[in-house]
Amino acid sequence: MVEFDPITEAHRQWSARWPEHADHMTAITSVMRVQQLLLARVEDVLKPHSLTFAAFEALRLLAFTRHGSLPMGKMGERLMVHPASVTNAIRKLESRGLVERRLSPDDRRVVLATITDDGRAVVAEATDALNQADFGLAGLTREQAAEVTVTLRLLRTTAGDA
Amino acid sequence: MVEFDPITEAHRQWSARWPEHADHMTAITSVMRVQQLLLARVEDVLKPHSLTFAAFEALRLLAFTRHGSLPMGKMGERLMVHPASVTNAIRKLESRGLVERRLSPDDRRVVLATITDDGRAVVAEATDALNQADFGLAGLTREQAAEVTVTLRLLRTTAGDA
DNA sequence: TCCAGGTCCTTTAACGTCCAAGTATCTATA
DNA sequence: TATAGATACTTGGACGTTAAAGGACCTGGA
Repeated sequence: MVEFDPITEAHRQWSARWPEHADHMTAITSVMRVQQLLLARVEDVLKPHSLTFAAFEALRLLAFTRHGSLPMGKMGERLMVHPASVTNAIRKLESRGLVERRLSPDDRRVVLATITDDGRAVVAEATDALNQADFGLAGLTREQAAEVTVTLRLLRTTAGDA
Repeated sequence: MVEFDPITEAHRQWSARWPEHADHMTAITSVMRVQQLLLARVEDVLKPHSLTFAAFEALRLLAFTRHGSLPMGKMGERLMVHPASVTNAIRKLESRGLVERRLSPDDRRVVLATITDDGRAVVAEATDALNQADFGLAGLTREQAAEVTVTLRLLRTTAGDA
């Protein structure tokens, strides 16, 4: 099946020149490539629901909360993205009526994003679709998926997460 | 050190509702997050050299070739990105004099990107910097880095790579 | 009371990625 | 030889991300 794997080739090139760094280089390249592939897969599943993965995550997060509402800043923390990304995502969702924005009565600097009934319906369908597709990882057993998470947690902590 | 890990929390939320899909969801989320972290690390190292990771990869690829030159299309294959991304990357490198573009004498549809002496100098320095920083993975042994690659290769093939 | 400093969010600007459409060029076939 | 179909690349648009700067709003100490 595999005729030529660019990542394997890159490792070969690197090994010939800087053998002691080839493994680290290849690990990075693998992460980048896997992310690219999986994002494409997930977005394919989401496309019929007119959601990007970023939009899905924002909606999913709100639906998980007790009152379907969260301050923008909190969303950024939970989604681990820049505040500007939250603004961007919520603006689009709001324009589609899937989310509403209002100022917090307690602190008027704070913007509360609240999922609407339409938003709940959309995210429920999208969630089912992703679950059915196993998030694009239908080829993996639960154990294998869990192993990926464990391996990457080592990488996350090494790279400064949490 | 770890007070609250959004990925662990997301897994908890998912497990409470769709336990049979939580591991796959978490694997995806982990990949996305790790990519984000590592890209940021690598770009920090590259910033003093005024290169993005995409620009570095393009330059590095050209420097590896026999004549320092490759058709745009081939670059897209090797870098595993869309042709438009190659156009984009090469345009910026060309404007900085790190790469030159010329039409192939054999097939005038083909654009050959060629690294310049300046380009070679820049990529050599950037490569040293990345190697010294172990690509942002200084905390990992070579064995651990290799393990990441192996685990992700399973994921790549599952997701349709190669 | 008042103001300096911190916090919350938005805006703007760079960058990267992809898709879809358009142009130029080659190639195989009628 | 002419032409329809493939290929190679670029362009323009949509989307995501971050950094930096600005406006509005708290808050605590003088």
